Amino acid sequence: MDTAEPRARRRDAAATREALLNAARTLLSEHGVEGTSTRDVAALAGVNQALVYRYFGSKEKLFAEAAGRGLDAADTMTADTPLADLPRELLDRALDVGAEHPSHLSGLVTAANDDMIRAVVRERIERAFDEQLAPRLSGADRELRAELLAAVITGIAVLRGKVGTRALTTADRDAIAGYVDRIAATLLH
Amino acid sequence: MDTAEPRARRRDAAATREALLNAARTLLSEHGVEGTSTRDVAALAGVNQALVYRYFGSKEKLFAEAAGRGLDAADTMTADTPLADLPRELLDRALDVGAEHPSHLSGLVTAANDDMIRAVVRERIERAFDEQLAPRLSGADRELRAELLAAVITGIAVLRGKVGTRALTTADRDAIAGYVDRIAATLLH
DNA sequence: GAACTAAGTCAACGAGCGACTACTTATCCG
DNA sequence: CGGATAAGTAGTCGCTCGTTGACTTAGTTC
Repeated sequence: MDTAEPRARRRDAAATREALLNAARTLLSEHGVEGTSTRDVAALAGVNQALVYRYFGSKEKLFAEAAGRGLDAADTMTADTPLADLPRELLDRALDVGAEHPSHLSGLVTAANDDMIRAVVRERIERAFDEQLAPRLSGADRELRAELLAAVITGIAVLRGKVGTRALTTADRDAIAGYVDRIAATLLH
Repeated sequence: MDTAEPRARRRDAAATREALLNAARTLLSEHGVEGTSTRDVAALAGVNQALVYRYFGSKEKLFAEAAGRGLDAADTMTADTPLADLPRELLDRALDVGAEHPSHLSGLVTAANDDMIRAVVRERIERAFDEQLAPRLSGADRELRAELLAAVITGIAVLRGKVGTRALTTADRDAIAGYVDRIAATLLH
């Protein structure tokens, strides 16, 4: 909707590249790599299909770059957010409160049947949770406990944002956050 | 590997149908619906591609039936297993201890960018957790708490079985189960 | 305003896809 | 044994895919 400007844009390489990336992100989350054609992406971006190859070289490189976008936020959060606030902030982010792109995390996870997407997601999760959150914890199994927090957030994001099971979909975010806080209390210390 | 018998099978409609379903299940978990062709399925099953249409009518119907397989076990578990044992049993099932098909749950979840798969998964999860587990709980938010348990199991299955983050992949199952039990204690009562 | 370059367009290719049909072969019943 | 019927095969249709290269147009520089 907002990625396809009504052709008002003048010749602008950077803007065209960005429009392709945004369109790729949206369609990647909705239909995965194999389920999205370069023609679909170009159409949503309001751009000629051949420009995918001018700016990215291949479909795979376009999606690899698109997948990386939006997971950057987790990095700064796991590094800086006070442990007591972290579960709620991760949850808000995963549930995309007011984000421009709907449910990027759940979209990426359901796109993880593609090798390249899988690699991007793994790398980002390990960086945020193993390398930044785990060292802030104390006690045994620090990396495992950090990844278990990631798993909880991921599971909720997927069931609510993608699968759409009824209780998680209709529950308000505060109710979910209450339980997540109690779960996280058994993992973060 | 084991779904493609070395052509020893005699003419047997039921066995051919079953071989197609098993092959479809494996490839669905690995590459999703759009990432798998009917020719791929037939080749893995050791069977002619046209038989997909003889026995299932369409690619979509084949995958719909294949997706349903293997989620049946959750049904009986959420109905009958003592609450104290349930988390461990769900986890074992999700992590596929000695199962013939690797990680079916995580495979199905990552195939959930397809509408039809999404519907099958949602229906199965709601049946097992909302309709069978939730009524066995007491207190507020019974369905939400039941679905949160599903989310935890799902998240772990996806990160360990599909994304492959390092701590969850290398941790032994007992260590994970210990934390899952403590998490579940905040949800099941 | 002409020359140059960057941005965007167009049409086509080979390959693979889902789907279908007409044909051949094995198996079983009388 | 011999025909009927179910099981399996081979080939093909129309279409979409990713990718490419030759082309046109817009914007900038002298």
